[in-house]
Amino acid sequence: MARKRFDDSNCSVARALNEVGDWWSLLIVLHAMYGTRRFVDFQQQLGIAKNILCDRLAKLVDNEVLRKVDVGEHGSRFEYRLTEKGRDLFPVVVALRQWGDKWNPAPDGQPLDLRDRDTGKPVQPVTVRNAEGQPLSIRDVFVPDNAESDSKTA
Amino acid sequence: MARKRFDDSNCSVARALNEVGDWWSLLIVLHAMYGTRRFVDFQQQLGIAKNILCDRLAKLVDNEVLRKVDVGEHGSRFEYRLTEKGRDLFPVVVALRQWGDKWNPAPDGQPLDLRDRDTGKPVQPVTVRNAEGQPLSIRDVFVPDNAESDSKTA
DNA sequence: AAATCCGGTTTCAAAATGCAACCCTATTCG
DNA sequence: CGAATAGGGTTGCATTTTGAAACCGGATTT
Repeated sequence: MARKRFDDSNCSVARALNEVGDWWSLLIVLHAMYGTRRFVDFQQQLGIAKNILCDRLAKLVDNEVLRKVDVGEHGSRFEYRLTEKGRDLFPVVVALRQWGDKWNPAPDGQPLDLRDRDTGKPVQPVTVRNAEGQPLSIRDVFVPDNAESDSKTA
Repeated sequence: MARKRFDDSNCSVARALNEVGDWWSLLIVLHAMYGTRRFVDFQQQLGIAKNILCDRLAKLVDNEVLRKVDVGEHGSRFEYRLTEKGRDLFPVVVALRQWGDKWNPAPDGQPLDLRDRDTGKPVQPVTVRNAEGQPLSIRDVFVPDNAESDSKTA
């Protein structure tokens, strides 16, 4: 038996990982965010096997992270585009990327340089913030008792 | 051949996924954030096979996300504690959790209720922000040309 | 002294993965 | 027009991973 599933788990992290938690899905979403839309382009940029890419794209479409759009004027040419649900993974991807840049900097040392289109200035590190907008570390937060049952379950 | 690796990739998301991108690692980190420290507790809470748990804990320790602390007054009792690197995954985990809550709400509908220890108020949704602190969507940002080579590579 | 807990390791069947080869439908090239 | 090529897959097969359960050895409990 391989690969456990968490579809029915009452932990939302587990359910989220079920959709984008394997080795490829989040990288596909990342590349989609950078503009990739075509099967061949994903395949070449990621160096992923075609059957696996097929499978992942289908699952992402099933989970409504991507939408498969027929752009063939005559029939068989497709694009995979992010849905709103997919675009909503933006903070997750950026947070993960910043974490990777901070703790495992690239050999050639190019951290993520993501900038505000309006001001041209780099974005801030993604953080958890309280109602007033102040950054919080894990030590600054707690889970109320009545939600505890949820928090501890896989 | 199974499971591709990205240790040497110059994409920081790929490198990050290499450390916490499998089905279990991020869930282990999540539970560690909620206070779990012992082998048996992880095992029971996650319902993970012992050999896999062993392997994942060892890898997380190797990657310095966790620290294995000998708490046996007489020898063989251990705790796995988050390092700073591990705690730094906090925004990633919270962002993922909020995404899961938003797009795949639990059947019994209990979203993450994480609160500021000082004020008792719920934390904000995690977002990417510009230098002024305004939330940005993916359409509001761009990657400067000289960083493009990095952004497109798996 | 026996039972139990903790933290593992070993064994083995059932998936998941990667590669290469093949397929069918356009479209492009000569 | 016919042949070659590109896009988007599917199929087979060998290699890995995974999960369940059995086993293990040192502490601790009873």
